[in-house]
Amino acid sequence: MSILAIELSINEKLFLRNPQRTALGRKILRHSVMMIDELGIEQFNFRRLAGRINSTEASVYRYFENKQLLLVYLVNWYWEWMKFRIDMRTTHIGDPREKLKVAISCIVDTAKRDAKITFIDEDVLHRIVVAEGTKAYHNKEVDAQNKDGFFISYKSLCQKIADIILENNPGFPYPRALASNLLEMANNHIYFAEHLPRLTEVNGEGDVLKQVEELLVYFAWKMLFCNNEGRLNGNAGMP
Amino acid sequence: MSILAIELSINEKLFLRNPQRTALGRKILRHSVMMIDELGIEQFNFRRLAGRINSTEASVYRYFENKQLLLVYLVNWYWEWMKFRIDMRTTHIGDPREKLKVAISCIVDTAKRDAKITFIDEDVLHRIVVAEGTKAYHNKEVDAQNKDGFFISYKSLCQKIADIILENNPGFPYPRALASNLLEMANNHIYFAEHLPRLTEVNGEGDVLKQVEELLVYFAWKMLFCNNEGRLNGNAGMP
DNA sequence: CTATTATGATAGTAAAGCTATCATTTTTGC
DNA sequence: GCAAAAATGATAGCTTTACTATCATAATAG
Repeated sequence: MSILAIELSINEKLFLRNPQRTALGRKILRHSVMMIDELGIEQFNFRRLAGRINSTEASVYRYFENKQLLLVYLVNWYWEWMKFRIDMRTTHIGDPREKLKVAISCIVDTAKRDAKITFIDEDVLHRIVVAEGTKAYHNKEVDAQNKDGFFISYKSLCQKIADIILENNPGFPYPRALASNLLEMANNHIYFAEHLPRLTEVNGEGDVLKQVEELLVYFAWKMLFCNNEGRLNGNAGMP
Repeated sequence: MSILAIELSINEKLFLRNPQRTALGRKILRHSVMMIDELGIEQFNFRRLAGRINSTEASVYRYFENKQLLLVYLVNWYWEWMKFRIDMRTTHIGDPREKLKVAISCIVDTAKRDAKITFIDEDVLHRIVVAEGTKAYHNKEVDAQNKDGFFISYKSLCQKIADIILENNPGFPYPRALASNLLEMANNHIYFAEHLPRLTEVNGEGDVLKQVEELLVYFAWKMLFCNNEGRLNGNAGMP
């Protein structure tokens, strides 16, 4: 297996010219990640990016239609990378509970790719996903973009986690909701801990990622390995 | 108690001129809600809004600095309205479990205010919060805005729900995280059911709000009224 | 009924978000 | 190694957005 085999495959409709294949394309990816992290997606634009990489606006527009689609591209990259890591680290594990534990650790953490072949800083991309990720699908084009398969990566990532959830508790009625919730929760609580600390118990001063991982495991365990007293005292919420 | 007593108080730094106090201000609120719902926050702008209400861009700018702050204003309005409804419907309830049930119902639902005195359509505002709400705090100004108290309403809403959670289970270690998660989850799953149905078990065809309410109650009950088998088989996630 | 305040009308500026054209490199296929 | 094709750079321009300023008029409050 060559090292190129782990090149992440991204929906081709997201770009006009494949940015992974050319030096300028990789420069665009690399620096757009850094600039979106610095400026936020609203302040970021192709003119500034072109200036930074000593290229021109027109050249950037030859790769991506606009910054919104570039963001979707980057977020897809992140989802694909997470899927890949979960696969790598869980396929050899038999115990479903351990598998879920490892998956949750992948959700929160961002192992780096081989620095020699990567042109995106995964840690910085992770910060973007935490801060801007949901903007990828919170817009008026979501239905059209969904039809074009822009969110297949997210959905199959979610499905992968849902499958592990079902291995742990085959009767659990909300595997996909729990999976998507774990994914969203991870980003939210990292963000809250830093910016809106009263919305979480995760403490921004300590090791945030470790605490978020503990939080997710606590929630998932409660949901899945639980003899629910609630069923007895009042049937509310127990279908 | 006069009917004016339930006028919702919104942070004064969010506007230049109080839009609740003038006919034009109320027109701005009313129609911006409708237009943001129709166009999304990205396509919405003050020029279009001014055209729609037969006023001018300059006049709108006399009320709000920009559309981002207008969005924060509207979202604050929604949070304040939800807080008010939770108070109204839970203060007289003794049973904590029933209290939580009612709070969850308030989180998902959007009872209308008296049509005579309201100038915002709460159902439409609810759709905005579902689709655009998190953009109110996902931006580079979040820390500065948080210092100015723009998110006090959200935080105190979250605290109110966390208090009800603690009434139900005083030893629960993550009351604020669960509270914020219930709030975020409600919006997410309403949105997913409509646009990205593979991310949830909530079925977009049926009564979405009822299903989301059931989902939240199921999750909350599991978290709070649970004898956790997980503590015994493997200590993962049980601090 | 005048003094203040709110609105309208109009204009203008800087930046964002593109698109087009053509010259110049760089790459590819033979 | 060379011709054809493709990618990039340089430049220009256009439309829209996001504001700000000014002044006249309308509404209102004391």
